[in-house]
Amino acid sequence: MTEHAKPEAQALSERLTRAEAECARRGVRLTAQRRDVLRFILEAGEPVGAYTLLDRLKAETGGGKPPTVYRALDFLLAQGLIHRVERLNAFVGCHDETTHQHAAQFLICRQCGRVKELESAQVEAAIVAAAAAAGFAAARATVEVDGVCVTCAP
Amino acid sequence: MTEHAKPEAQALSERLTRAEAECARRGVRLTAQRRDVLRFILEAGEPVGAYTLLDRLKAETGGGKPPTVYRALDFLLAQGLIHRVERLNAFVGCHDETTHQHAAQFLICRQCGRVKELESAQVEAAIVAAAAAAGFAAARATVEVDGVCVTCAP
DNA sequence: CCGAAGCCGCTACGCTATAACATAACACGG
DNA sequence: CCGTGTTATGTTATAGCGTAGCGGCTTCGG
Repeated sequence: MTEHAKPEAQALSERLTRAEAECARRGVRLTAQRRDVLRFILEAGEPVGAYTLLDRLKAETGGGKPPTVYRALDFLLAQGLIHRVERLNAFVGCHDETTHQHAAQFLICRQCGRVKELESAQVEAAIVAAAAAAGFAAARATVEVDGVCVTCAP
Repeated sequence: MTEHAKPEAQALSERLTRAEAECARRGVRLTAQRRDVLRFILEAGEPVGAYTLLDRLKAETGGGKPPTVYRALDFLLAQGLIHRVERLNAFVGCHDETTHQHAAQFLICRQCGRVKELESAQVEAAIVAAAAAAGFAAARATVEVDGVCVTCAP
């Protein structure tokens, strides 16, 4: 195996390193446990439920109870390192680790179940504008689109 | 009390009547149970959880188990008579009973908890366009915005 | 060193949702 | 009318998701 034989693993450790750097820059602690949970999520490459993460944690470190995972998830969400997919009660890595709290936009294929993160500035602008028109100060918005992806299309 | 003394009650029964008419037009059955659940949701005027609805149903009709409520909710969702607020695991009446399946857009105030339904064509258009650009055929989109409403703003 | 703040472990519980199977009501053609 | 397929409901049990609350430990700044 060359160093290029595992592009995914490389991307993974790169992302973990970036996350660490970001946390250091912000003065918050990406502890071993939080880092583990983040790694599980990134490794999965798809939305993962909290209890699946808990199983991984138990398998790897022996310990862990529901609050363990949820606390790590809360931290990662607050740092914008992951997103929550409400429709699935599941969590995915965020593509842009450096933007503390950007809007989450997901395309969820109803056939293959794959989830793709979108980052449309137009969508975000439209939402903020519409909210403002209704006298509402938008902080965070989540967009989840149900449909069929190009791979599954007939 | 005049007939104008209860504008909410009037609006309520009007909306129920409209819902009945729509179901009749579509050839689907708004049974007593489904109608009850819809009525409870409209009466509440805010997002209601499934088990709260179940309690109401028990109080009013005596019977009811979780599946009873969830089946009614599935029906009402499929008919576009209600929306699900994913963030809250709760259900609200839809403002536009006649459009079978339009995008759901909500503004959720983090202070008072009130939920306001938005119907911005711009937002919907932006989402559909962004999805299409990613090779995704959007069917239904849900937008949930966290923020502060004009009433709670300082 | 010490106090405050943040992090972790644990027990226990509550809320949300569905699987699976049985029964009853209805719709419609024969 | 009567059978037959379909749709709606009842019922039990269980899976899955999330949090409250307490106590102990580490870390860090003073």
